[in-house]
Amino acid sequence: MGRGKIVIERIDNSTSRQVTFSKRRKGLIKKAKELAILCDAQVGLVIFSSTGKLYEYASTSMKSIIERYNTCKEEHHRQMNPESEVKFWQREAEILRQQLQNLQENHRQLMGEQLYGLSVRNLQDLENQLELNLQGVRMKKEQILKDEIQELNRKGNLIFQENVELYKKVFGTTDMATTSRNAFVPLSYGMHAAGGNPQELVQLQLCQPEQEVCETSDTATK
Amino acid sequence: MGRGKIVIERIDNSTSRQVTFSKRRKGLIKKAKELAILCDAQVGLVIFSSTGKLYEYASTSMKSIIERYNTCKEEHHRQMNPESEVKFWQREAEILRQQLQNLQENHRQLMGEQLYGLSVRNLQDLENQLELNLQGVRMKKEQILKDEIQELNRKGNLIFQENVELYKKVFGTTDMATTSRNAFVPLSYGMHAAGGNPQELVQLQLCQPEQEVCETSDTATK
DNA sequence: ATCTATTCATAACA
DNA sequence: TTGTTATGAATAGAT
Repeated sequence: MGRGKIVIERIDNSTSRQVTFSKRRKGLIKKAKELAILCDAQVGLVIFSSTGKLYEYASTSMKSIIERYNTCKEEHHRQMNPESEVKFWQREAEILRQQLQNLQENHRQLMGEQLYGLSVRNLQDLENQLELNLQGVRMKKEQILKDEIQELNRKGNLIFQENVELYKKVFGTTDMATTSRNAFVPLSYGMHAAGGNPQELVQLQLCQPEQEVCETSDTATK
Repeated sequence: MGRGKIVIERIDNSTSRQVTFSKRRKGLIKKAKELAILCDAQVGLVIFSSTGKLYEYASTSMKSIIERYNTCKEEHHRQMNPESEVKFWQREAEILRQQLQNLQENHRQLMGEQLYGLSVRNLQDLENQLELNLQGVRMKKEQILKDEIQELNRKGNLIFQENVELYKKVFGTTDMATTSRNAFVPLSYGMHAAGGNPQELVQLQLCQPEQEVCETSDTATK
């Protein structure tokens, strides 16, 4: 990935070596960061230049990473012993216990409790999560309300049509003057075309943008 | 450097995250090796996957690298001359200033606007204002939906009653067998008592707790 | 440091 | 998991 291919061996020229070190060190640390973020991994990187200068990157804290590393290594050592199986399962239990604790803490935080000591980043993630949950609940609610209105419209129309038929039988005419004040006109969520009542057309227009307003607000909240 | 550009943030899909982890881990370790060889550097790399598995690379031995790292850090601590304290606090102030800027930017993003020159306090006030606006919009929407359903119920009931009267005139009886399949029964948001249909009672119970859920989420989001 | 021509790493797909 | 391929990234060498 340069003007020419290179073989991976020590660069003899001191200047070139320094330049390459600067460039590749930067790239390496960038990639270490990306790995930690993309894959939710804990990464520790220590680099000593040939001149002895220290460069480092740690996704959490170098101290915690080194400690975890040492713990892992000790465990690995003991795996060779005849007694190691007990230790292994003790360790396994400890990990599971830890995961359980994390999950419990997470749950409490989702419930809006135990928010002390959370970083802005953590709170931001929590807020986003809750926002998503909220969205799911709202979508479910919208669906139920829409279905309900549609059902009401359906029933209303059926009865209205029956009504018309009955009028014909009673008065032998299609004149609906007496009952038209109660004409059943589907509103915004209805599936059937709306009637000619101006007042209801206004309602129709008032209602339709609602969902957009809601979604716009949701977006702005994020 | 793939079929598409990606943003560096945690990969939600677990499978994708695992695949990416494998590939990038391999790439990262390769580059660490190359840096060590090309530039004659001492490199230590520790990676814990999100599942807790350890991967490592060390150009010499991890033990020696960690020891050298600790030595370096101790030295750094001991270098605290009376004069260097000024430098220390200057650096500290710089870090805090950076954090402050990040926080401000975060808030701007929250509102989706470029709000240069505003203090944290002002941005906080704006956020609260937005929250209130959002709440108002939501309440307004709820009200409209409820009113709409109520109005549908009212009309439905009027027409149904008219229907009953017309039946009496046509058949001279109150027997509604023919039309009862279309009986107009108010659903969850109706003001009138619900009919005896068990299915609709279930709907009533499904609908009512919703608003509570919604408000609870709202509260937690704040 | 900055600028490209190249090679390299890898995201999406199979 | 493993491999393939189209593309975006990293970077070697030059300036």
